[in-house]
Amino acid sequence: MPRVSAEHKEQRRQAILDAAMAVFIGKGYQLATIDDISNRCGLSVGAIYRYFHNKGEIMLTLVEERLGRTPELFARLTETAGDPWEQLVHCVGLFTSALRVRHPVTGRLLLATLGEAVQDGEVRRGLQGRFGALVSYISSIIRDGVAQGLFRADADPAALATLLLCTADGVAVYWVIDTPEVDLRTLRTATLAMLRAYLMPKE
Amino acid sequence: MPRVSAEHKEQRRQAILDAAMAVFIGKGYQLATIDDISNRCGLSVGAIYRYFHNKGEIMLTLVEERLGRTPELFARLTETAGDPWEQLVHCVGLFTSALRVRHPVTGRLLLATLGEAVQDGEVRRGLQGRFGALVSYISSIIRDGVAQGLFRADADPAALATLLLCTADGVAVYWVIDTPEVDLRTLRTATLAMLRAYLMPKE
Amino acid sequence: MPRVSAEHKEQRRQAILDAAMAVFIGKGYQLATIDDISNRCGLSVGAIYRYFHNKGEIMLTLVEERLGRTPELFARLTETAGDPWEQLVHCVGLFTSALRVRHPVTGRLLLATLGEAVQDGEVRRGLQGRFGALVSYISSIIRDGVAQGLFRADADPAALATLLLCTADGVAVYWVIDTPEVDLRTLRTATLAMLRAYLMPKE
Amino acid sequence: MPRVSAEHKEQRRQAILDAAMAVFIGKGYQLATIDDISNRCGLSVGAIYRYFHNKGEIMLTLVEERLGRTPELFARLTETAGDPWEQLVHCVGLFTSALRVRHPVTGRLLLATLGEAVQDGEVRRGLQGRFGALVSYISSIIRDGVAQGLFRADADPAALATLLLCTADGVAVYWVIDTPEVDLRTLRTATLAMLRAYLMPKE
DNA sequence: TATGAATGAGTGTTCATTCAT
DNA sequence: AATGAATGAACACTCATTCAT
Repeated sequence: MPRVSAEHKEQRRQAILDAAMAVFIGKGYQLATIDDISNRCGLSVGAIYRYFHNKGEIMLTLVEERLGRTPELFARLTETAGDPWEQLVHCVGLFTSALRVRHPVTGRLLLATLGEAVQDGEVRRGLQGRFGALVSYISSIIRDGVAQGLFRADADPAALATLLLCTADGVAVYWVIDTPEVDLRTLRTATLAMLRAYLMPKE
Repeated sequence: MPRVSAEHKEQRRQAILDAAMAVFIGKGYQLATIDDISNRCGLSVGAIYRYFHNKGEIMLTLVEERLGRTPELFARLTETAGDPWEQLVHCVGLFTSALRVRHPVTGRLLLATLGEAVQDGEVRRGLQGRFGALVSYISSIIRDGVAQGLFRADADPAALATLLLCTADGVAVYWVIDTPEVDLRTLRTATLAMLRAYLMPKE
Repeated sequence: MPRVSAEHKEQRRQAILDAAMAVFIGKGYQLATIDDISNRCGLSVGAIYRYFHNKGEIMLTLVEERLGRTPELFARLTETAGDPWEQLVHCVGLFTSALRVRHPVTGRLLLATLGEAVQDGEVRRGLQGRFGALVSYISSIIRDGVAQGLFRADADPAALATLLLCTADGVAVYWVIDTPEVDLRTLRTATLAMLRAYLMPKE
Repeated sequence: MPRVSAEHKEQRRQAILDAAMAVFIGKGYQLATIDDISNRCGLSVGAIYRYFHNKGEIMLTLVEERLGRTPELFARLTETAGDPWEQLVHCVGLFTSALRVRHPVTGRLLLATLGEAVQDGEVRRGLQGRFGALVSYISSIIRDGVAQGLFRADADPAALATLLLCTADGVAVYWVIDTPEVDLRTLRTATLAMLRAYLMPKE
């Protein structure tokens, strides 16, 4: 018989993750202290350790639960779209403007995380998993388009999907550090123009 | 004997930067210690502080002198190529295989640096400068192509250049963390195919 | 229903003491946590604090109720023996083999406790009381033997008893830390041989 | 070319060990903090870590360098004595009064250490080594006595030596915690009386 | 100029104890 | 009475930086 309801515990857990995300984004994982997180979420230091075994686990959980769920989110948000091309357009839209409007911190978390991925195998695997799942989803869209004769027959779905994601996250990374050349709207237009020119040349 | 001394000093400075780069790449900036750098370059801790005022300055110098000089390097290596398209092909080649063969660590340094850029304004400005210079260089190639009637007239050189660089560094970042989908050769081919389809549709 | 409740309480109290003893023996008093004890006895942390005011009190209770009762136990187990010499033999037997067979953990508890006795006056007094009571009991056996003309007339009962106990606990301590030279059977034989040679020289 | 002489370093090391010994004796190993040691020896916390990798290593060094050298010290101090019996007398004297006059803290360190030996294998091995070396030395004295026909022929040198040491440290332990019955002079007399009665019964 | 010993503030983590439920 | 979540002070250990030699 838990004295505290399971929902309550989950709320606390999410509060810690929210606080940690904010702090990691603000100063990076290494510079963030448990005290920072504690102050931000209002729980004591000790309480945080009842929810996560150590600092690394907090980061890892963020990678898995926040970044890692992007692929599902993606699929849910784009499957309503019409033909493969419209789905692709929708995806690119999510990458640029929409994703940042709905989840404006994810881009920053991605960057804070990428830096750790070099040293931390688990974080790395978490990011690779996310990447792989997104590639797989977008590949399938392209494959559909090819199968339907909508896209050029010699297109390599996996390579295109990978390229698209690298572009998306490359844009995200430079956008996060306020690079003046990086204007999301312009880049979305350019990306779509190139995709269309390649995939649907006749049109 | 100022001459010998000055050369000597510069050698030492470069030795420190080399060591720091290796260490930053290996464990990230925050986890790297001055002791690590000292051990690697053979100079004492105190000596390092005669060349750089603090740890941050070492990082910043790396950003400026190593990453920051990429644009010049780029220009030098590609201006020998023929028409704009060939220059573009050359650039993409440098981004993917060639850059990593000649300067295999730059990609990793970029990632180690990006993470710090969020918090550190100077590092951020360093990276922005590098990005801007590269964009500017590649823009000019595209602009030449348009002017020569080789590329489509309505191409937006700046947007395309920005996109290309975001893609390049996005690829670099995921390549650095060993993402299995990221194969440099395949991605280079796909990038060029899309560029060509967009810029030179008739062909 | 005070009767049932009181029994129940005492059962719980003993369960806590059992658990604490096991834990203290396993990792020492300082390293043992209330959580360890809680896990082992199945009571919650909070419940333990309803039986004992703090961690120190648990230790102290163990010293008083478990170690401190050794003298009574001793008296009960040896008074059935025959003449003083046989009683002494019985005592030495209890010190070495028998004590460890019947109460194998007491030796370890003694050691876990001795370390704390230096800093904690109450624990110290508990151990001193136990020691004094045992000395007093064994002294009386020797005194009887002297009075009966069985043991040499000039024997100092208190000194011999003290010495015997120091030996016994010295052996216990080194036995507890697995000292290879310490073989209980051999040492018992040697102890008895010396005692006999001293107390009953003619024989 | 060390900036600081080797002797100076060794002095500092010994200062840390002195301070640690005092602190460990005063509050036990677990309760002693690095800050305590730092305050007592006047070196900063960080400096201590240049001489010892961690707290445990300080303890272990004490066991090895202070307690562990007891056997050599013993041999040196007693080999000048005459026949085996006189050497034994000398040893017992060292165990009781003399040892405590010359090295009054060793007994307390022994106790502080014994408690840790249960959990810490290295400390345990250190103490076992000390014990074994002392047993070996005293055994050899007894063996000599037997060989010279001075001691009874059926004496078991190893068992007697082990017993003697257990007694000695048992006495030390109870003396350290101020047990009122434990008077070193009286116990020494009693020990020698028993030894003589056993080893040299004719006399 | 170079060295590396010393400093000491700062960090992740633990755990005895409390108290709302 | 019992629970176990929460508290927060305390501690081992690290590391950027300084400075005597």
